[in-house]
Amino acid sequence: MGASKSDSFSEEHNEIASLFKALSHPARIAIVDYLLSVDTCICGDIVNELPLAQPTISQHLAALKNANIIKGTIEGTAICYCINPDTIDKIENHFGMIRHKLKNKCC
Amino acid sequence: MGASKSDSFSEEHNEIASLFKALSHPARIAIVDYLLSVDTCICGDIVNELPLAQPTISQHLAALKNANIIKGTIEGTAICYCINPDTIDKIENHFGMIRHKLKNKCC
DNA sequence: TTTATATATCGTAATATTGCAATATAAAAA
DNA sequence: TTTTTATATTGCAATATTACGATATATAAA
Repeated sequence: MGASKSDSFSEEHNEIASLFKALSHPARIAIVDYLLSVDTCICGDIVNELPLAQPTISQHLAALKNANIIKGTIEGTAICYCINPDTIDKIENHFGMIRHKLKNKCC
Repeated sequence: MGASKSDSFSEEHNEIASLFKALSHPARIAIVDYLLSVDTCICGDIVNELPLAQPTISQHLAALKNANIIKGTIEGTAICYCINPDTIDKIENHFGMIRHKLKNKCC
């Protein structure tokens, strides 16, 4: 054993956990933060911005893209990454649900 | 190499990534969901609720407690776990920041 | 005190993640 | 076509996570 027993949990629980997993590394948080800080949807100078090698950044970008947290569009040789607001909405809605359920509770 | 280069990232990025990491497993999402669904802050029958062995649940609870997502108070031999609203706030605020920065953008 | 109940910790096997050098791919520029 | 530039993929070593049986701990009940 050692693998996550995903099959034992609901589709919804697995899906929201995947979203959080995509955001569970400081490099990926830094990438999201960087994408939010540039006004033009500037491409892969994320590599120059972060202290990680190009293949590592590429891996992290793939993880974020795979979770639909960012989108990439091809512009010549470069790729233009930006945040996918729909996925941010999805996560926010989850917390809205939590907040709502918390209202009828104490501790 | 293989370890996460936490030292290379800001305190804030590491902190928010840790919060997401604590929520990055379906069992832990299920635990949070369960704690939200019971009205009394009922203790460790989470073990009966989820398809995982008691030590595994205990480990997941420790991860959530360590991230301050849940709090546990001792009640006799049992321990009463519940959500820590302050940490939910912290995560929500992070998304508030993202939402705010997204407003001045397109893609 | 002895026994039962609830939770935590230890040890360890299976698996997943992280990071990077080397290399591949693919479009743009020369 | 050749070269340059931007990004992705492969392969692999280091490390982290997940899961659980066995065991420890600690309070409650008998």
